[in-house]
Amino acid sequence: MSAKERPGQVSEATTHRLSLLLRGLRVLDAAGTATISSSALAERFDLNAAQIRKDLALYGEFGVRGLGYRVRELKARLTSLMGLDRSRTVVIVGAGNLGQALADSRNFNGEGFRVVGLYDADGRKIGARSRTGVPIRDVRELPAALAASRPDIGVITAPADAAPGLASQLASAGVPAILNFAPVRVPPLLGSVVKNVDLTLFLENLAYQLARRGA
Amino acid sequence: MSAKERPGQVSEATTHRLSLLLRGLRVLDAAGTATISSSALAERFDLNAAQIRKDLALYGEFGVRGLGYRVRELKARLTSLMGLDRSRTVVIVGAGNLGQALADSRNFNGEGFRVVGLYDADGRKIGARSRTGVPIRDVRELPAALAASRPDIGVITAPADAAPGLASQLASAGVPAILNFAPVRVPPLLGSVVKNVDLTLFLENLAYQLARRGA
DNA sequence: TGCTGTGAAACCGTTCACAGCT
DNA sequence: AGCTGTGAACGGTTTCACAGCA
Repeated sequence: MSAKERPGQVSEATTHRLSLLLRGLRVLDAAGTATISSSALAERFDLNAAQIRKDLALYGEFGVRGLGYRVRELKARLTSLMGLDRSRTVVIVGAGNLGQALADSRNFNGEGFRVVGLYDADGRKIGARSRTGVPIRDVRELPAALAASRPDIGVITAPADAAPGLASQLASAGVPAILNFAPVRVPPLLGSVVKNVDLTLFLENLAYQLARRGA
Repeated sequence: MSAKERPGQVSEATTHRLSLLLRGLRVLDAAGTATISSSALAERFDLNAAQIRKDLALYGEFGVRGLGYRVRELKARLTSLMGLDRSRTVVIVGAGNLGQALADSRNFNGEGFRVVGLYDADGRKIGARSRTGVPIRDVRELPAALAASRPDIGVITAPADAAPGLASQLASAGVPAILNFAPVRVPPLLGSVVKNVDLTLFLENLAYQLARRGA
């Protein structure tokens, strides 16, 4: 079967594994490994060989039977497939600890992402800068900034009560993807893709597991 | 069927929904609502009624047929079930932006959690304090501190290369739960529960979705 | 022979729909 | 009558196992 460029719906689990796989391929490529089999990949990066093959099969045929995958080539194709071959601009709304942390973080700056704005509503923060020098601007300037710079991704690190309003502000300004860290579920809005990441849930999950194991 | 106190394995999806449900119950209780049906709960908090009932059924019978659930009582039972009726001590290893952000955050301090230590390997940070005043200590003091204070949860916010070593340090010191934010998968270790939260994956997932929708 | 790509089977979580308690 | 608790149906994802190509 030949390459399908547009798989219908791909699960989040799959895209997460592809990210992990790509990360692994970067390591292998840097180490000069030319080809590798799915089972070697699986062993090395703690995945499942059949699953790697299935995940990749969603997008076409990437391997060579009897040989495996060409590392350099697969890395390049995955990078493009994941949309990491171009740099995405990111606006962060909420310059609390987490917002500033993300603004400064390597994750949100190297490798395909670039923070182009950091906003807050607190007058005392406005005008200040994060540790690495990202200026904190007034959230009231956000609409104008969105219209002017059309960022790819909006990250919400504001308090829960502000989050829904900010999300719809981002969505209606045409920001196509929203990553929400506030502890409120923001529904997909106006065709924007929304991903909710509620850190409290992970922490409470651990508390739960501790309780289940006694003490 | 009567109450099962020990369901075998409960999915993460379930515990996340229970956290969300508990959050909702706190709101209802604060508002003075005495009883509520699963369908009203579902509507109000964007869940599914059958699923709420199924989730709760894992732990016993909580409702009253024909009436629904008594808010106050369910809240109390869920709080205890999730292990949130006692305060868990948290140690954070890695005082970068994210580590400090978590150390200061409401999530990691109110409602059942308390940060009791923040460690780093960088001599320039040691001795400093986070914004809210949590002192940053030398990671070399960590083993002694773990032995002395026996924290419930260890949070890793260190760079990827340091994470595995820190995880095994925590695990072998008997820290029963580990929350790892470093972009390396830490396997369950020495009977410790490990939860990996890789923020990069969420961001890359959005990049992927942007790429899939053209541009 | 060695490994991919992929149907088929197993597994798991969600949704449906209703029996039965209040 | 109303709503829970739950068996049964469903849908999706993971794993197995092998046909077929290099």
